Amino acid sequence: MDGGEEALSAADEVARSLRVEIVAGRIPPGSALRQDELATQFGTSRIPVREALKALQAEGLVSYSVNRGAVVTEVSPAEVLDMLEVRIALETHALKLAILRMVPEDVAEARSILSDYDNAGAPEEWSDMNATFHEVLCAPCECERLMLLIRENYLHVNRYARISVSGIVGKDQPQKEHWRLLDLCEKGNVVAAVKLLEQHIRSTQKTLRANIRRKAAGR
Amino acid sequence: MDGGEEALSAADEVARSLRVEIVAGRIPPGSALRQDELATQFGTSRIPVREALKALQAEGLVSYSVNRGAVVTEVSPAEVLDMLEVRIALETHALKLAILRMVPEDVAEARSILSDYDNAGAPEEWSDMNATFHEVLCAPCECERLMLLIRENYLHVNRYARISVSGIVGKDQPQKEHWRLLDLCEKGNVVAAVKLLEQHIRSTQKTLRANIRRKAAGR
DNA sequence: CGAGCCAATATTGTATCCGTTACGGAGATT
DNA sequence: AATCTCCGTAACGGATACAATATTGGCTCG
Repeated sequence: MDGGEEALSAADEVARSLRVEIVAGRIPPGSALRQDELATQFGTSRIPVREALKALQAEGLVSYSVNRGAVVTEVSPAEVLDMLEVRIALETHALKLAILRMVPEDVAEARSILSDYDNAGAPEEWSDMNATFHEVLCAPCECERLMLLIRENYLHVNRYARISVSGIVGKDQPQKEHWRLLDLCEKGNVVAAVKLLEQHIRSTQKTLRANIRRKAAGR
Repeated sequence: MDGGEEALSAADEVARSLRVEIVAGRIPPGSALRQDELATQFGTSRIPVREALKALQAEGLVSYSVNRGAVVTEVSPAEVLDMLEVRIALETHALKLAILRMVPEDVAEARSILSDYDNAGAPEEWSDMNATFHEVLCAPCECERLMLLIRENYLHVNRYARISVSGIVGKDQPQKEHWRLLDLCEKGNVVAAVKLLEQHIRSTQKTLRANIRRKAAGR
């Protein structure tokens, strides 16, 4: 048996492809997803396309109206703020557990990511690196369910914030906090680490909130 | 525009129905969901059924193998423990926010639920009441996303634990903790309330863990 | 000239049909 | 007698076909 060959249905293929496009923002929120169009595009009939759309609906990526088809869901700024609240809940708890189980190798891995981060160029990469760092830091919690939700959370937040946040928060301040956070983890200072992590996420939240205000006023 | 009449497609209807049946445990984990069978049962063709199954797959209620159809997902005891960990993460954070925003009416509502709980009879109702109480307590957090995840969490945990936990933990001890928790919330003692809530959920976790051990040994 | 109505069209939702794949049992072989 | 093979059946994935619903453009009427 070979490594990872998995037979996947056309519907799964379509769903996977669309998911990537939507999360990447290449299919912008509000776009109508025409079944016929997608079907010809993927070289299938509409049946697998419809199944894919249903799956994406369950994932919250598209919204479905009967007889009017699927539309890429709009993510409101308020919802993103909520999502960041969820992130605080998930990550602080995961971190609490993770620190107790963290071994030097985990710290080393996180450190290496931060180093790459230091030398990183394009802002588009920042959000990926950020996600990776937070994931590595939380991973030792050994709670697969928590990690799943954390990953999902990043996906959804990034969908909105890919430009809005990363480009505005900047890199230096978050990065400083990352190093400090890693330090606290290494020292096993759970309380301080959790506190810093919450502040860290809250600062993203604050920036976003300010950004929303500015947009509301400016336009 | 009237209250809540929504036209829903056959696929949605099937999905809704199956979801209820699965969560209620009437379709036990491991069951194969035959498309033909469901189609005749719902009086439709297989197409809507397949779309429904895809949606349920995305929700994690069924698992799909290509050319072998859908099976109701088995929830392992370890996963339930993980889910309870997630519950701790979500609820403690929600409670922190909720207490700050709680008004007397919220407390009154929670109190009334607990009173019903006191007089409640059948163990099957306990888990619903428990869920309702926790929901009411967290609701003032005003974070719809958090509440959504909390509800989802109860759904999934109950799917496994509907017999395993409620019947074994009993009612008296959790109920005592509920009253005490509500008291702390009313007093605005965030730290103590959060601590108690975590202990409260951990005791469920512990009971479940013991139950698992017993089963593993006994059989 | 604008608003409202109706028909033509586009798009969705569902049913039926066909090819393909997995499972199970009967028969042959060692 | 046990195992392997082959074939029949049942279930699934997908495509085409058709019915129902929404949308759009043109037309009429005020």
